[in-house]
Amino acid sequence: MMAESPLQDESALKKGPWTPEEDQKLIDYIQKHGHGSWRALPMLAGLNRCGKSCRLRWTNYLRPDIKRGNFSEEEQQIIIDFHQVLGNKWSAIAQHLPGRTDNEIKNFWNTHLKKKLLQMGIDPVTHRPRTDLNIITNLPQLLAAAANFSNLMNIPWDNAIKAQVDATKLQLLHNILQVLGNSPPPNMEALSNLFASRDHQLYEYLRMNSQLEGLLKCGEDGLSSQGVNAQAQSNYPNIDAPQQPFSDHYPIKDSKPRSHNSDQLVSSYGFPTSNTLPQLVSASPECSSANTINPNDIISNPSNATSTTFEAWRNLMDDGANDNYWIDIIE
DNA sequence: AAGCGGAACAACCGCATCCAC
DNA sequence: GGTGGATGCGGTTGTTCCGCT
Repeated sequence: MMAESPLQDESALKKGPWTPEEDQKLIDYIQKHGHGSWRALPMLAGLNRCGKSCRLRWTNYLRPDIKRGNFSEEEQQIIIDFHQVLGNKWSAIAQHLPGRTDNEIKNFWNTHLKKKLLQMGIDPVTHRPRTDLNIITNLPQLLAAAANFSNLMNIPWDNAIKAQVDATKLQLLHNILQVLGNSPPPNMEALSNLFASRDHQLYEYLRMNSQLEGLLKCGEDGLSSQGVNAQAQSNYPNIDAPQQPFSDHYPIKDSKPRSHNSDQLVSSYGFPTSNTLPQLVSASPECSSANTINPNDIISNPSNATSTTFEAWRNLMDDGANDNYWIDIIE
């Protein structure tokens, strides 16, 4: 590729922060003549900068229609929603935020929104509940943490729920279920240790998910296995249940085998991976790119972008009524 | 008050893409 | 269709600011 060949000695060109004098020169020139050729502009404007530097300074800072100040909640939501569809296409996202530059949005994403999503247990790359490939090798630790969680549940439910059921714990349980359904055979010793304990609430929670049901059939450990209460199952909080399935909007390439009778995914254990849970997703951009999404579908109607895991989770976190979910499950 | 570390943001760099010739 | 210049874009770096010890 061609580098921007300088009209003058490149080493003599100034770099670094712009001075107010330089800014004024650039503003004055563009107001009088327009920017024209960026390459020729510095010499014409009397600036000892490269054209690229001038362009960036103008588009990211000096342009009169630049909007300054904090991002509003609405703007933040727009960024998140479009990022989910467009990925790191900052300029494309910026088109939906008048007055905001791609650079500003990119910086805001990297310094604020990314952390915000991570804290909520959302993978900022995939916009799905965070999973970590290390989770498989760390299963014993994960289960130990889960056991600890279930011990917490032995205190009165209403208090326990309000105090303890937060995104982290949801994520913990969610990760377990994903591991059970998608990974190679889990550490059965750790599982049996967990279930041999008196942590029946956690056990029941897990058992209500069909993945564990299948697992228990595979590795019968002598624990009593009561019939699944259908009503309780229907009350199970579908932490990945958009109003419309994500894949309905955006077909997702999937190499997993499917059952003959339906589109229901079949796990490596031969039992259905619960349709209440998303597939295990990698945090890597490479894997996320396997999702085939047509941005046009959503650009025309950004609200569609919220029919997603993120929204389901956000609603779960935000809605105080969700405590009832947990009370229902546990009771 | 000084030092330190992290957060925030402006600016740079290199590659990709567009477009005129 | 090939070539080279101009511009756009996204990742990364460097600097400044600010809060904490």
